[in-house]
Amino acid sequence: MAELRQRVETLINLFTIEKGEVKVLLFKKKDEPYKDYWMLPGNFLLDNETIEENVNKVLNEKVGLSDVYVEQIHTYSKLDRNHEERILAVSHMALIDSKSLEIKRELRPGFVSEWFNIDAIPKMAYDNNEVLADAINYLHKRIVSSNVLKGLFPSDFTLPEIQNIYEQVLNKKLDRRNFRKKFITLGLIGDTGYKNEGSNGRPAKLYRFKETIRER
Amino acid sequence: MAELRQRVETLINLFTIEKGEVKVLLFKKKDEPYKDYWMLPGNFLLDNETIEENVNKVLNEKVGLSDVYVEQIHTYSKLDRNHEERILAVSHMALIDSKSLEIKRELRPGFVSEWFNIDAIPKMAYDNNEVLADAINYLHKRIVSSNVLKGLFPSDFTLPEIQNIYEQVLNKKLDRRNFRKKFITLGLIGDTGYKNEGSNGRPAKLYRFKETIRER
DNA sequence: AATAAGAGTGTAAAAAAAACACAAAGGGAG
DNA sequence: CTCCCTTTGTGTTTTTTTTACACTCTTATT
Repeated sequence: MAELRQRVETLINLFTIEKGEVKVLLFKKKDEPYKDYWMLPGNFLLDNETIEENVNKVLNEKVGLSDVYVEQIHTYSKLDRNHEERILAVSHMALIDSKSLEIKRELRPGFVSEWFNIDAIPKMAYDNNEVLADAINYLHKRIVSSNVLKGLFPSDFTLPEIQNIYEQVLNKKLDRRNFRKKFITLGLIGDTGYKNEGSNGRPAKLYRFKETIRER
Repeated sequence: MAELRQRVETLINLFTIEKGEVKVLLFKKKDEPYKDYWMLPGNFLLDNETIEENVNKVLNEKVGLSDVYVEQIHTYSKLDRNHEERILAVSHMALIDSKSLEIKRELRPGFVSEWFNIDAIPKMAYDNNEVLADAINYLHKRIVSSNVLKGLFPSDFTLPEIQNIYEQVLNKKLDRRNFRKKFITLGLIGDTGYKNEGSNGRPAKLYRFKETIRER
């Protein structure tokens, strides 16, 4: 007889920028099946918490982060996506800036995790490769139609840095002048008056997101 | 002690065009609570079916339709969205053309259902008003970035008809010449050579969607 | 002082979107 | 049959947005 109740898990595609590259956080699976395979962080949903609460809990406990920007992407329900029993998965995109990340970096032992460049993803457990591919695709769509990037860049940044991220996510080269023009006339960022010293070449101006965020 | 398993229901926002207006199908609730309130069709998810199978089952059993265009929208999990116990809801947008609808119209007794104009939605049970509002908003987004409209117009149609639908969904007037130009140069539709006789004024040409559909 | 590396900047061409008004086809009334 | 009413069909101009493109400026290094 078919059951009315389901196991439900959340899955989190947590993206950040590290050394100018877009990365996603994966955890190593400790037990069989798929022992030592990489997987997306997540957890089973309890009946006394919302999906959003569960996601925040996971980010807190496994990654040591709070106040992360999160959007729900899709709910997966294929019967064989997990073995043994069917588990629904509610997939999310989460964005965190590298600065906040450094601070909280070494917390939460007991988990083996690693940041992977989004174009060098290993073979993962279950259907996680598919889920992550969908999430990267989702990020792709979101980045052009909204300023979700703020989640990745709360601290000061230079325009070449942010252009580089766009190029990675969109997977194509952009013209520097046109990018600049468009990005600045969006009115989302402001010049801080400071410069990014110490690196090679002419120092870049530092920008910062303005407070108000709104959808486009 | 918190439970690991969840009740999950699907909710379907089924849209169609009737007499040139965008409508959504609601059912009347038969029992308390919210007896006689309107609600979105849907059903509990069993552990031996996928969400997609469940949605198709509902469309079949409650509406008498198969091969409906469906997209998943969002999964809701607020603790109090239902009373008594928390029920997750996976919301969907479904589109059906009025022609297919007529054929299957009188099937499936035992349910009281009605098509409501999308700007005359009654007070509904639970959080269904919110869910439907999100779905209308989703349709709004989808209609501008894709030709999902094909789901609503498989039979022959005139350009004024389809423009009228755009105007309802986008909730603003469009210029006839510009709409025509854009829609035709999209290359999705073809002139049938026939005309829409019998109505008032100059008869409109009948168009038809070409076979291939692709995302934009 | 010369060089190398990368950042900053404006203008012209092309494409897309928006604004705009009148002629054509049919139905109905007289 | 003619006139009138209603609704469809059609092209051009203007504006806005997007794309293409090359040289100068600032700093660090030798």
